[in-house]
Amino acid sequence: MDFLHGSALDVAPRLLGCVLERELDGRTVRVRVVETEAYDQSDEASHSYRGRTPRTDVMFGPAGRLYVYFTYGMHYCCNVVTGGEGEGSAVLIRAVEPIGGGELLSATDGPAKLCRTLGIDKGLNGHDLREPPLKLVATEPLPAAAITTTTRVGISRARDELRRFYETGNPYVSKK
DNA sequence: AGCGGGATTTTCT
DNA sequence: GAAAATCCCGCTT
Repeated sequence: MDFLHGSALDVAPRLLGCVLERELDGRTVRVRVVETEAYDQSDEASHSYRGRTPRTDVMFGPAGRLYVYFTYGMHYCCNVVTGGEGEGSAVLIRAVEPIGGGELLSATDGPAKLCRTLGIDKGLNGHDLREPPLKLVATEPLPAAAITTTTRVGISRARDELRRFYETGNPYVSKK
């Protein structure tokens, strides 16, 4: 997973199509990443924008870790940390597509919903994605023609930045 | 079908 | 004290 060391903007589109293996209730659930968003320290909307805090500490750590944050009092969202130590960049996983045994899953079409469905909570914050119970498996990058780049949703700052990426036409992408 | 409020943690002004 | 990388449910058109 060497590509994780690039900037969040480079990593976000390459993460599309990659597979997450989540061990839940004694079974392994696999999902494909179909929608991502890039965040880095120069981004006004990023948690790392105003510097390192206890909450964003993981974002400034080594690439390949999981950054989980709690928001709006009820929801968790998960990110893959990218870049090097101290960079404060990460890619938000916005939507995934269930594959192999994922029929039991539903509602994976939003950052908070997919975390709830996969049982991701604060206990997995800082988790190394090379280890169970949650592994990131790299795949061949999607062809550029299959990737749509657009603006972000649900934020008020830096709305015009083209930092959101998703697989064109995939039904599991959070709706427009 | 569409709008509006609520839940409730962490951080910043 | 208020807003935030959100979603769900209930009430109104």
